[in-house]
Parts: sequence; C-alpha cells; structure tokens
Amino acid sequence: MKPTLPQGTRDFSAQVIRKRGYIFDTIRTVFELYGFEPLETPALENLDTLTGKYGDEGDKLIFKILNNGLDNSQKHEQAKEDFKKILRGKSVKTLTEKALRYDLTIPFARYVAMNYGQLTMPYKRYQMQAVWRADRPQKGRYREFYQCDADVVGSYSFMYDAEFAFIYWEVFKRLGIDIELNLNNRKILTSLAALCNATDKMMSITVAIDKLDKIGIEKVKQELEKNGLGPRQIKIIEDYLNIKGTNQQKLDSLKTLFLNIEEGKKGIEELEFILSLLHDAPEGAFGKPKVNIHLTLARGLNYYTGVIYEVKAKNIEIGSIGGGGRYNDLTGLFGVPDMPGVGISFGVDRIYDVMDELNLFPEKMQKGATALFFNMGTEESKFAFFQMQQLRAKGISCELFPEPAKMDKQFKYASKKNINYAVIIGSEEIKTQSCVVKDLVKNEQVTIGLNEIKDYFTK
RNA sequence: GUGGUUGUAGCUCAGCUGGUUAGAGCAUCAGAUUGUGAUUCUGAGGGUCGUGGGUUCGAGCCCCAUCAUCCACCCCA
Repeated sequence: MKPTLPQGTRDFSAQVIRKRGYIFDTIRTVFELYGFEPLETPALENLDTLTGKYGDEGDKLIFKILNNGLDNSQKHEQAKEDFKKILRGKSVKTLTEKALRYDLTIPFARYVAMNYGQLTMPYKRYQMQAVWRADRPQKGRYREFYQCDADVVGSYSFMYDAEFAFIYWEVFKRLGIDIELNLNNRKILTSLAALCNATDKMMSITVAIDKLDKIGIEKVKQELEKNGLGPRQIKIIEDYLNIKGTNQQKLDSLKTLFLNIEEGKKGIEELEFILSLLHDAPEGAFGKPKVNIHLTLARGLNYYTGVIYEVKAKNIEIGSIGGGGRYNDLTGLFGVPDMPGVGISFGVDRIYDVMDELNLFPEKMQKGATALFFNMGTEESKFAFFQMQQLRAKGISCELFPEPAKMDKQFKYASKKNINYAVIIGSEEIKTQSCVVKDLVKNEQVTIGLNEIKDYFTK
C-alpha cells in the first residue's frame, strides 16, 4: 500500500523542527520572563468537557473518538440505536466519550477546576501543545496545529490585561514580525446589541460586523438584514461602524453612544485603563506596544466577557496569528464559580508560515554538526573516530563519514548537511599527529596538531 | 458542511484538436580525476501517467466514480 498522511497533518523534518523550535523557545522565554509556569494536559479529554464551549460551529469541529469494544456482538442492537441518535446530531457516551483537545483554554479551565485548592492564586500558567480541529484544511489552516497559551486565573486586575499586550509585543519583536495588535471589549459589543434592543442577536451582530474589513459596509448590512434586524437597528449599527479616529477619539464617541448603558461604560473604562498603562510605561528594550482599538473585532469563542485581543501579521495575508481575551467565569461550568481570568494564544504554525514566507528565520538555525571527519580508510577512520569522541566530550558536535568514499562525495555530504568544517586525517596525518581542518564556507584550510583541534573549535 | 483546482520519474513541471517505443531540469549512480566539494564534461538507471470502470480501431488527454491535494466560503490559530 501507498502510505499517506491524514488530511491536514504534516511530518516535520529536521530543518523545520529547528525553525519551529526557535519560535517555541522565543515564546517560552518571554512567558517565563513574565512569571508564567508550564502545564501540560492530555491530548484526549472527555467529550462532555469540550462540548458547548466553542459555540455551535466549534462543536462541529471537535474530533470525536469512537469507543473501543463496539464489535462486541451482544451490544450490537444497543449500538445501532445509539448510532441513530448520532445521525440526529447528538453525541452518545456509549459510542463516543473521548475527544481530541480543541484548544488549550478549556483543558486549562478543567485543570483549574480540579486543582484550585492546591494552586497559588493568581495562577499563571503557559502551555504549548498540539490541538486538533476537524476543519477543511487550506492556507494557514491545519487539522493538527500547535498553540502556545498563557493565562492568569484568580484575579480581576486589569494590570494583567495590559501585561498581555506587552507579551504579544515582545514576542513578535523578538521574532522580527511586524504586527497589528487589535483590542476590543466584549462589553462594548454586548452594549451595542442592547442599544439595538437585540441582546439575543448579539452573536449574529458581532459575526456580521467582524467581516466589515473583508466584505464592506453594504454586505454587512445585507447580512444583518438576513439575520432579522430591522432598518432602525441597522442604522444604529452603521453609526457604530462609522466611529473613526484615534483610540481615544473612538472611546470618546462610544461614551456618548453608551450614555445610559452601564456595561458599555465599564468596557470603555477597562480599555482606557489598559491604554493609559501602555502610554505611561517607559520604553523597554522592545519599545512599547502599539495597540489599535478595533471596534468590529469579535472573536468567536463565547466565554469571553471583557477585553479581547487579536494579532495579525503585516505584509502578509494569513488570518490571525494570535488571539485571546478576558473571561469572568471560565470554570463555572466545571463547578467552580467566580474564577476570573485572562489569557492569550499564539498560533505557532501560522507564525512559522509568516516567518518562512518573509524570510525571518536567522541564518544560524540551518546548521548541522560543527565538523565532519572524513573517512580515509579503515584504519584511518578508526583513528578519526577516537579523535571525534574527544571533541564530542568537549561539547563539539561532529560526525564521521561511514565509508571510505571519494572525497568528492564526503564534501557534498557535508555541504548538504550544513556542516561548516571538514577534518581530514589520512595516513600522513596520523604519522605526524596532525590533521587538516578545512573551513567549507571560507574555502580555507589549515594543518594543525591533533592536540590543537579542540582549541580550533572552541576559539 | 458548501463550491472549485490539481494529480505524469525521488522533486519541480512539459506533453498540441485523442494517434507509434511519454519528455526536460534538478536529484541519484558510474566514469574522466586513487587526498579537496558546493561552481566542469560524458554516460546510465528510474514511470502499470492517483486508483477503478467506461467511450473509442486507438486514452496521459474525453466521460463516470473514487481517493488524495491545494484554494475559496462558513468558521478560525
């Protein structure tokens, strides 16, 4: 048979892993710098832990796992009955009770709910693991991909909301990606729906206005109309969409709009606090985060209740490369009420695609071992092997060509594996206790004593 | 879930309105060159044209099905 990969998954070769590792390391470094500690959770969760947390569309994209043991003939009749329920769109525990993790936030909430007694609050954790979605793959979209999340639970402080803006900024500065960091507040969106007297239609309103940049005002109005909103309501939304200017000007316009809506005023205050903190902060090594109040930013996850973030890469069309927000009751569904939190996520695979396309990976990542020892014959190679072991003991990576092949071939092997130095020890060199070290990049070579090799590579 | 694209050598692709033994570049291997490559020259190997059916005297090319791929929509990292 011809083997294939499941749709939307990939193998990662050495080069790709090195580059991905560079992204992971950068993110991890910043997370640690801000005092977050690591957490890992299983790839599998109980299906009912996940369902209902991501909206109707999200639920459809959860990978469900078929239970084992269904081939037991005594259970066939029951299984057939249960399968009919599946066809009606219900999930049935006797057929499927486990699912692959859809994101990192809900498993984190589950963990907090199970362990909150033991955790030091506020609990700051980061998590870098794969997640799975049964989506159709396309550009920048995979069925298995990695997220790097940082969340804080157990605090209402908006200091944290601002801190995440710094984290986003710092990570992408370190990676060399120019970003647009957009902020909005779920409270503002709810207030808009309230203003329209359409609190129940809040989701469809936000979904529609989120597309403004993409499809334009007319199409947005059409979609609102299709969702059952009347002309007066659409007019209110249109006025909202016409709010423009600097961040402060936008917030000022909102203030007059939400004059009688407490929640809206709170949302504005929250954003103002974050903006002031960013504004007054000293210029750090990576500058100050530049954020953009983006009133049409929605984000699909329905557990957000406050500030929401979205990161887009400039100069490239790939969707968002990060997102997050504040939620005031994430663990409530798991029996632990009043557990506020805020968190963000990095989409590693899209960040990789951006960096690859814009050529942002540093040269030095592509390196293989430091040196290749040439194989100049059976006896010579044994000698070279022992020399090599001494270098390895000093932490210098090297390898030996396995057969006494033509030098031409050994050189090509070295350059293909991005090895910078060739070490040649033939019978002559053994006699004189020396070796030839050739710098394959500069195309220069020197003959040095065997006892000098270590120094040559550690200099 | 809906719509479309593509599938030919290890890789990237040519292949005319259906017509003999299906081509190129790169890669691989061998030789010119028994200790100096990435940047020389010569030669060689490698394909049941995604798979299964059909139309035809004849199919890589047309039709149907199926699988895979990429792209767009929905939604999202």
